[in-house]
Amino acid sequence: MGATKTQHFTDKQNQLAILAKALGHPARIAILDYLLQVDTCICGDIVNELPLAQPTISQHLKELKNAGLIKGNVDGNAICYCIDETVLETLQKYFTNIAAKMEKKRADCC
Amino acid sequence: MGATKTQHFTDKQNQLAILAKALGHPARIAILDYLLQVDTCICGDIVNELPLAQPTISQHLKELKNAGLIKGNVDGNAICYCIDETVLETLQKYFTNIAAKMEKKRADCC
DNA sequence: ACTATCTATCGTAATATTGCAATGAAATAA
DNA sequence: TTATTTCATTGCAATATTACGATAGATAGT
Repeated sequence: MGATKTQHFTDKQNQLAILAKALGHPARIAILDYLLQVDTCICGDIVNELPLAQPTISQHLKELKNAGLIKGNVDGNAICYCIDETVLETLQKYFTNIAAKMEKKRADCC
Repeated sequence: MGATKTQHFTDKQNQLAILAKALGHPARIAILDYLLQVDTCICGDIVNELPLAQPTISQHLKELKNAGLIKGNVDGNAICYCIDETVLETLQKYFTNIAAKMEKKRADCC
C-alpha cells in the first residue's frame, strides 16, 4: 500500500489528477508564473529566479513536461521552455464546467 | 531535506499549490465528480461509489476540506459534504487569466 | 584540443502521501 | 440500555516526493 490505485478510476479522472498534481507545488506554480511573465518564452535562467538548486529545478521542469504543461525546445546551448496551451485549455474547461454546474444548483446547497 | 520550501514562495503561489495538490489524486477528482453529479449536495454514501475503504475516503475528504474545496455540514448521523464555490472561482480565474496571457503572445512562442 | 556554460541524471537522505485494519466517538433505532 | 449506523482517528507498512551534491553530456567559444 502507498501507491495510488489509478486502475480504479477513469482516464479522465487520472489525467486531471496528473495535471493537478504537477501544479501541486509552489515551485512549479512559480515556474509557470515566470514563463508567463517573461515576454519571449525564454529559457533557463529560471534557476536564477527561484530559490532552489539547479538539479531541483531541472526535476520540477521535467515533471511539468511529463504532465504536458510545458514543452522544451533545444536552442543551442540553452533550452527554451514554454507553456503548452492545449493542456491548459483542458484545465480551464474543467473548472468553467464545474462553475456552470454549481450555478444550476446554487439553492439547494448547504 | 524532502520537505517543500514554502517560505520561499509567495502566499498566492503556495495557496494555488495547495488547491492543486488537493486535486492531484484521482480519488479526490472522483469525489468532486460525484458531488457535482448528485442533485442535492448529498451526504455520505460516497463510500459506496468509490473502490476505496472507508478510512481512506475519510482521509481524502479531510484533505479536500483542508484545502477549502469542500465543506461538510453535520446532519444528524450523516454528514453533508458539498463543493465550496468560492475556492473554485479562484482556480477558474487563475486558468482563464493564464489563457488570456497566452493569447497575447501566441506568435513568439516555440 | 581545452574551457566555460547550460542542463540532465544519479544517488541518497529527509519527509510526505496513500491505503487499510482496528478502534473511537456520536447520533439513531430498537 | 443495547444495538446499529455513520464517520473520524490512530497506527503502521508501502510507496512517492522533495531537495541537493556530485557527476555526466552536450554545445559554444578560444
